[in-house]
Amino acid sequence: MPPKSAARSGISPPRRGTSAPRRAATQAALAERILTWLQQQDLKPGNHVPERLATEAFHVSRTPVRAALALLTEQGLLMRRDQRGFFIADGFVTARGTVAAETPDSALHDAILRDRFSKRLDAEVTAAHLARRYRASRAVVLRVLNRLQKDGIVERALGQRWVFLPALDSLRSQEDSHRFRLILEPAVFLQPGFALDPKRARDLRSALAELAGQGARNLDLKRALEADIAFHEAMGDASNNRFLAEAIRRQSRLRRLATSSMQVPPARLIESCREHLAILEAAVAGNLTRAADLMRDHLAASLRARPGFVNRGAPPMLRAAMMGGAR
Amino acid sequence: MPPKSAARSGISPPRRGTSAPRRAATQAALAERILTWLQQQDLKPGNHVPERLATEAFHVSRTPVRAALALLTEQGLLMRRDQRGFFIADGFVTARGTVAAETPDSALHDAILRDRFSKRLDAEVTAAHLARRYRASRAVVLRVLNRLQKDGIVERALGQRWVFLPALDSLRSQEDSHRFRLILEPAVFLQPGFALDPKRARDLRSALAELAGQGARNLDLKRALEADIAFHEAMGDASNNRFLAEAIRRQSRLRRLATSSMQVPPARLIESCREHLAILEAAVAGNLTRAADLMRDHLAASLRARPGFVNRGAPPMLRAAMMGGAR
DNA sequence: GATTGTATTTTTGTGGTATAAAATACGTCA
DNA sequence: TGACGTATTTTATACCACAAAAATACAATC
Repeated sequence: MPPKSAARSGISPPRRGTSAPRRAATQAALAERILTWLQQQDLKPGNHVPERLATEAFHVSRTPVRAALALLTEQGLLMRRDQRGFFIADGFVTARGTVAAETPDSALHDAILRDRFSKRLDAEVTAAHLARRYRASRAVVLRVLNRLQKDGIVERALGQRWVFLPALDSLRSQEDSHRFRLILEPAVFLQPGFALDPKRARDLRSALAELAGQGARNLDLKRALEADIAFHEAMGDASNNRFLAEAIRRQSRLRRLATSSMQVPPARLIESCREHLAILEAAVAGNLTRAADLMRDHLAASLRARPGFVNRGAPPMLRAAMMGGAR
Repeated sequence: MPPKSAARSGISPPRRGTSAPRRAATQAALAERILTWLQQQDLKPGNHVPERLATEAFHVSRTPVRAALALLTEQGLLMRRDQRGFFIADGFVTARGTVAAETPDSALHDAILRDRFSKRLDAEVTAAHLARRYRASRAVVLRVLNRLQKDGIVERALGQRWVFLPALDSLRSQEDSHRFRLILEPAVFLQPGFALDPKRARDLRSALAELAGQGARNLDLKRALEADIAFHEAMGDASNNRFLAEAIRRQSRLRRLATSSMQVPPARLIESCREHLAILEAAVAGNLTRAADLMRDHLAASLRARPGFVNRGAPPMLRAAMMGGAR
């Protein structure tokens, strides 16, 4: 069969159709970032939201900012008054969750990850192969591959192949990840210039306290993971060392992607929240060496909580050194 | 001035001219990788180099491998016998240095880094701005930007801007980098499954010994840095933890780019080589805790060797904890 | 005087096609 | 049988024109 000539001689009428969702996607992305940015400030209904502040915060011009604010207005989070601009609406405080819609990009992104984690995709693929399999255009496939590359999920090989790096899809990789964090995160508190943003610490504390107070039964796993990640990233940011913060953030991204294949018992998650609170308290009180010790214990406990691969291959002496005094 | 119409109405005759160097560049890149790969093996003149081995090692088909091997043949490093394939030539053992030619991409890459390190480029640029400034095509600029993004030098902002991340271009960043490595690298030896490739250890040892024996006067700075990086990357790879190895590799890339702005006294480099040798010896002997201690001392010494920003902002107590017992 | 609303310019992204590069298939020789 | 040499098919890239998005300039309003 000659698919070449058939495909190439195809006329191109659906031209407007393909580009429309992309615009919506970029606007929604900015809208979402603006929303979380607004929520981090203490704003009340009726407060003015000048465009200029958003343009400066995100380094974009007024045009996309206005589009994003209009989008938030449509959702009832902001309100618009003629010649006055945008204002916080009543529905703002209760707003929770995402604004972003499902885009072709994110759909393909998720589908690829899902199929890869369940081993339906080989470790080596070509862009053309993915485009055929998911009936997506080459442009979309390449965008998604580039995004995955940025997150450290895939890497471009020399030829036409893209290879999946071992992400957190195997027990081995999860163990590696834990041991890596066990090296990094306790050190955060011992960096010169460690400083925790007070507002951020307060927000973290309330979110963690709420989760810790819940029963193991009706725990929202997704929210628990996000709180977990937010905590660890905040500690990284407080370290005053951009490489440390970035390394922790990279791990967070991987962990977020691997949720589906991770099986953490809810009871452990609750316990984890309590440990986070204790670490936070020590850090806020300026007791940094204690915070580091608690963090080490916390990560070691999480490592131990995964059945079946604790202590794998580690001679006893070295293991004790790794765990840093955890019993 | 209306640069728009002038630029856009430009005719486009040099069509073949622009793509030709690119082919040569990709071939040369593969040729260079194959060369270093061959040099890591113990090969003697006359030995056969089957194409299949290279295709398997680099995951590319025979077509580019053959082109690359032909390139190496042109340079006298291999020789070709009809119907028999490629063989190691006499000139192979003495070959040193690179095969890759200067490409438009690498020229732009270097120019951008140079201008950025010397603050002639702002932290925020647009692709169009770069294309005008360096009189390069958009495609080249975008390729270079993508490469810089992969190396963690720039990042794409929301709008049309690319922002330079703080690389090793400031004392502050260099200190961050050192403190980060001070966390990571001593831990390498304490990972379960730490294993150093014997051949690689031998090569490292001989290279380091040669450098350490030289006088501070006639030291090849470029080679010294490469040996330094090779040593640290080898330790990372031996850690048996891919995240740890990757983090170290990321730091190496940044260090390599920042050579121009780094001012390390040659005497310190020599000393550094001796320290590398001691660490290597301890690691090979299986004395891993000692290797970790030596690595900590080594990095702390390097941190101290930079005048003007040691101990900056670190309260004495914490600093002592950081240095891990270094006096 | 600063901020919003609107129009204009600049820059970026997309789709189509020719061409280069890589992968593959197949025949040939040691 | 396994390696090389050659031809063919498949895949990726360069380039162009045009549409979309962002940046910018300017007028109007509080």
